[in-house]
Amino acid sequence: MIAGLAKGLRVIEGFTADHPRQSISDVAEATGLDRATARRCLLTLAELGYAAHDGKYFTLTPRVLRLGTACLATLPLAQMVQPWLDQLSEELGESSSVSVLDEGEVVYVARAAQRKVMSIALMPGSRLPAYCTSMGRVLLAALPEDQARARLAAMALEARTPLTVTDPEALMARLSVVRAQGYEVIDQEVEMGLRSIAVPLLDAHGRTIAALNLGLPVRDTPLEEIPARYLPALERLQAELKRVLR
Amino acid sequence: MIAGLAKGLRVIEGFTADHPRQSISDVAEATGLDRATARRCLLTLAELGYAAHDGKYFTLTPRVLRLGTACLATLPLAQMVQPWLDQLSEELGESSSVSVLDEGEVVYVARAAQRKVMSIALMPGSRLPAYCTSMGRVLLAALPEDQARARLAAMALEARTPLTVTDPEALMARLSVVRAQGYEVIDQEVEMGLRSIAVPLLDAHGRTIAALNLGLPVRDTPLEEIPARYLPALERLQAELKRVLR
DNA sequence: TCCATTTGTACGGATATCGCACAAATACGG
DNA sequence: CCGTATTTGTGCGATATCCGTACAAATGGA
Repeated sequence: MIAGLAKGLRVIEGFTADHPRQSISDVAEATGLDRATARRCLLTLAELGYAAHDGKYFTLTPRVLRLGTACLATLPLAQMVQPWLDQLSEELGESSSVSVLDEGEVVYVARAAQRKVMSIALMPGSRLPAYCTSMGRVLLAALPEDQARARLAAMALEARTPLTVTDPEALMARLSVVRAQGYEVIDQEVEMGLRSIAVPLLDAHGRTIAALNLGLPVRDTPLEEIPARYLPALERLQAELKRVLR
Repeated sequence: MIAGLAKGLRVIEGFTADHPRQSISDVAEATGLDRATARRCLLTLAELGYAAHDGKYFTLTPRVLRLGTACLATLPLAQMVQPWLDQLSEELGESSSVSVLDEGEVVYVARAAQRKVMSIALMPGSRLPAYCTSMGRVLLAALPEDQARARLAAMALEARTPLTVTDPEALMARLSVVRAQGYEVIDQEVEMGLRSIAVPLLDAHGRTIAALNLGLPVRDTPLEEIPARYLPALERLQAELKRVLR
């Protein structure tokens, strides 16, 4: 375990949307590192071109994006599914996305936006909590029960809308249903006015490696008709991709 | 300079689209690090959850994206311009983007896609060479001449299409024109069938901090009519943003 | 203006890291 | 099938690196 690397990465992650510009002391407090250590990390990052400092405050530079995007490109999944996603979106007239699980969050790896229904713009790299999203539920359902429970326990289950399910046991029960039926429908648990339906994407061995979903404005379809109307297209794509995903 | 951090970041950057799965020795060769060092870095990254290894090969995990997106979110620019970009795209019926310069490449920080004209999907974090893109030219033109020349000299000027300008002096001359007229129009230098027009985004002090562009399919508008038709909207947005960008 | 508090920087001691060297495994040709 | 050549994985000592303290500088409040 090479400590300096761990510290540096913690420092980078310490730069969030809320704290884009931080002094050495800010970073030290945010990361729990000693001020002297934080300083060395920041100076190193600056020297390598990952950070810039205007005397007092440090900022990350676009160069940091090389780190993440190298990984996005690394995911053969993203490039592989994009054309299918585009076609699916066009065919159904709704936005579709593919995501993977990272701890308790879903990370969008590919997306074909059809129209704007959400207040926040989702794009590759965006994150949403797993417990209240259709793709998140599908991905959690693919884990062994104890692992799924652990991930739910590790994060704040917040009621984002009046409809959000936040009780851990209720969520676990829901995961059983998802596991059995092979898909999940979410009704306005992330944001009012937005529903979604998701299915897992399986590789050739049948292991869940990602999730595929459609975002559906409430007015488009009555809740109970959603599976009948959209599931066939999703499952068709699921089957096609199952053959090509390694 | 904290060496371990520098090594680790080099290792992460070593994972490209071409080399998504690498053994310890692969990484050692790609980065120029000692095998033992590469091993320590990879094991550390794995322990921290940034990498996964299946016995022999290492892969980056989606967690690495946190680093990049931390930076994207860090750019207040991205969130700030997104609504304007959406509106602009809708109004004109064309894709618009905002990017910043990193070395010799433009990095997309926000984008509103209207239709698919490019073979490659652009998204926040995507990169294109500066010398052959309208935003790249605009951003290079904002640098002192010697710096612009240095950046051109530092990278391979490849003819991506028959129309791509690759002569450094011709490019420098073009930058002068861009500097004088305040915008740039590119005719199929990145990809056949695609034109684009870009203007700089200025902060309140008049410094160029990013570039704004429109991607235009060739059939939409004759080349010579592009400025008259699209420049007013771009410059209006440029002026509006100038007041709000710090 | 002065004091209190916070912030940034230098230095020596301790320790974790580096890269060598060796061992194990694989590949290949005779 | 065996021996050689090449690649890969890992332990260990020397050494360069990093940690935390202590001090200086700057800020802010009274």
